[in-house]
Amino acid sequence: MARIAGSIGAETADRVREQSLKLFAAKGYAAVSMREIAAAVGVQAAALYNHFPNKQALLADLMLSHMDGLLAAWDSEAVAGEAPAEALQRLVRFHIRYHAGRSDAVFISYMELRSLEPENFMKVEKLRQTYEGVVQSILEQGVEAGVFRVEDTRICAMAIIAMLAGVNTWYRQKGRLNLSQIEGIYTDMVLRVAGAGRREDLCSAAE
Amino acid sequence: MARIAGSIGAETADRVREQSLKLFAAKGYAAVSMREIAAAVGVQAAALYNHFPNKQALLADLMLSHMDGLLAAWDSEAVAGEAPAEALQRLVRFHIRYHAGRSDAVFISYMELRSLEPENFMKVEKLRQTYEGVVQSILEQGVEAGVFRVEDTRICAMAIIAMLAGVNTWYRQKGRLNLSQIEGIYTDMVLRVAGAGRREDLCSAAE
DNA sequence: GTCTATACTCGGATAGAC
DNA sequence: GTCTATCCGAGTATAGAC
Repeated sequence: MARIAGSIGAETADRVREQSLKLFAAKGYAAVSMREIAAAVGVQAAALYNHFPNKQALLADLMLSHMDGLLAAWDSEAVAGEAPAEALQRLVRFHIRYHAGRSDAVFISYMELRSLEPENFMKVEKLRQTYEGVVQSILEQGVEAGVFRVEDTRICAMAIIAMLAGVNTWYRQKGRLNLSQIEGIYTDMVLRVAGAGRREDLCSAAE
Repeated sequence: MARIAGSIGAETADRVREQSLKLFAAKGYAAVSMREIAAAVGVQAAALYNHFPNKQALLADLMLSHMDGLLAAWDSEAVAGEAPAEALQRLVRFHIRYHAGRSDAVFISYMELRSLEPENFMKVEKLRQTYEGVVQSILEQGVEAGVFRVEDTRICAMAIIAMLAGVNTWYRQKGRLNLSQIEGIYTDMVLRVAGAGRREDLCSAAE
């Protein structure tokens, strides 16, 4: 049970990821100093450089591993050949559920793109567009199948992702609504944006 | 036509607002230095302090005057007693049109809340909630009148604002779509989220 | 791997001349 | 109102001991 000093519990690199994720999400990348991250981890600032070459690489690591994880998780969640309405619903529920325990990473990936240097930006942007493409392609399939009515699938995909990302600006675990309620509300809203859903869900009020 | 040196064209204070708005929107408040703003304006950094007591006050000024302007503009745009569906449509068109020439300010007001010190945050947050309340109250009126179907007006209001704010992340003047096209697409999407609209708009695909 | 110490740069902000 | 010069703290990052 004896441990080498400095390696108690999680590996330091992981604790650095964990703490910097929190801090970047709360204050923004540029507003967080390496000293601050180090203090949160419980080491000196210089020790961070044993694990990451610099601050920028730390941000890039966080964003890339988040996007990788998101896409990998969706890959194993997606059901090939599923009807578009179900696929969209599955995606929204997946997205909200997946990001529930990762709100900081989602927030950063959405907000800190501009803090990335060109090289890292391109890498992350490619993954981000892949995810956007997942949404867009579901919308396209729905339009082709005649079950969605979407004027512009690309814009609609971005609007949906923006809507979902916005949850982070107000969601708190002890808030008025629990996660499954939020999940339900957003599923409905997204289906509406896509012009799908049972008639009575969408139109009874207007009749 | 002779002018005192340093007062050519717009007042310096306004030029400072203008340039810092651009820079804050592009790079984030924390990532922009006073020297950078000064260089963009064409003065020395120290000169900025003739117009604003410090960097934080500059940000607060930008955000407060934006929110004030937004609310004032909506006040003179809103039509008392208008039907909820028309009011919501008017709001979306107003919002998109208003923010078209002010995308930087909208972006900052949405993204830099966390950069405000507590005192300034409260002031801005109050105005922000007022605007959120405008959307929410239109939704509530629509629900009461039976023309909207919204599960949770507060969340729906936030989702709508997030959707509209998201436009800034991709809208470019020379992009694929012009502003009136975007306006139309978003008006439709927002009406759908609110569960409103003519039946054929919402439901023909599902019939 | 982590520490202390430090190099070096850049940040916000101020003083005082013009 | 703007300038030059400067203060001082904080930033990232490195060197070298342990």
